[in-house]
Amino acid sequence: MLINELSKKTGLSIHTIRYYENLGMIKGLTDENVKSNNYKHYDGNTIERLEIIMEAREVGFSLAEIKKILTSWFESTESKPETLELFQAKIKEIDNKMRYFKQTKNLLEKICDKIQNDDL
Amino acid sequence: MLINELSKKTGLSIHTIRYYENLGMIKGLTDENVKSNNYKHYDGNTIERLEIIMEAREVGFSLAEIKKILTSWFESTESKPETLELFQAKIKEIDNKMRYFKQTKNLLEKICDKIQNDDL
DNA sequence: ATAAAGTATTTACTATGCTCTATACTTTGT
DNA sequence: ACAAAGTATAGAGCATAGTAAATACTTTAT
Repeated sequence: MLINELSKKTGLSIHTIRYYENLGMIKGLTDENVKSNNYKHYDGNTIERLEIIMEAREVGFSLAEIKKILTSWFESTESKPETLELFQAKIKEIDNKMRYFKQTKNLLEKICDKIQNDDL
Repeated sequence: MLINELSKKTGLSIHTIRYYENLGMIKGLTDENVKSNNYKHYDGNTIERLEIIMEAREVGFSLAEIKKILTSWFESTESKPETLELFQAKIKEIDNKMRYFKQTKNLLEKICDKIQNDDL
């Protein structure tokens, strides 16, 4: 599929997709049979990658961090101990963030209660 | 307490605290008895506010959003229905993000497994 | 054939959230 | 008294993550 279809399937803008491609997070391939253009073709793996990017962005990971995740998940042949440590640290980070989430959610719920009680 | 102490108690840099103060998220008061300077004094409420800011930043809320949270929690006298809706939407946002968190954590755990199995 | 739409590339621009520098004044320690 | 440290203000600079504009070429639809 070409970038337009990819954009529609993922909900990401064409600009953003190209931005990610420039960062090396995804890679489209030009059809070697077609010499007249260098249109890039994307496949299911690209969609998977973009979905991971979107999820991890929501979690607050930077694109640089996400790039490492993608490499380890899809490309990495060798298993470096520092990579393992990195991801174990990230898992702990997520657990910590979960706590912040619960606290913030709690505060927001209290604010909602407050607003509703003021109405009485 | 002065800004230096506030910085130490919260772990935020003096620069960052001043940045938040310029945005109107916290407010220090100058001692009216002292005319020679305009050093600002901060109290426990400021610490509470900064802690909320830090939590909500972790959750991914923008400073503009957090400012609204602070206003509704500490200052707001009137209870606007649109404010209630805003916060209810934010709670849903958090719930959604929680799901992304679990998915991303899951992926990271799989990557860790993969790395460890490659080692065998 | 040709206009409209799609694609690629490069470059510039923007928003957010800091972070740092420069300057000037005040307080504190000795 | 005087150096060192603290405070305030204004403005510059920076990193991240986009977003948009300009240009040129290609494909598609009529």
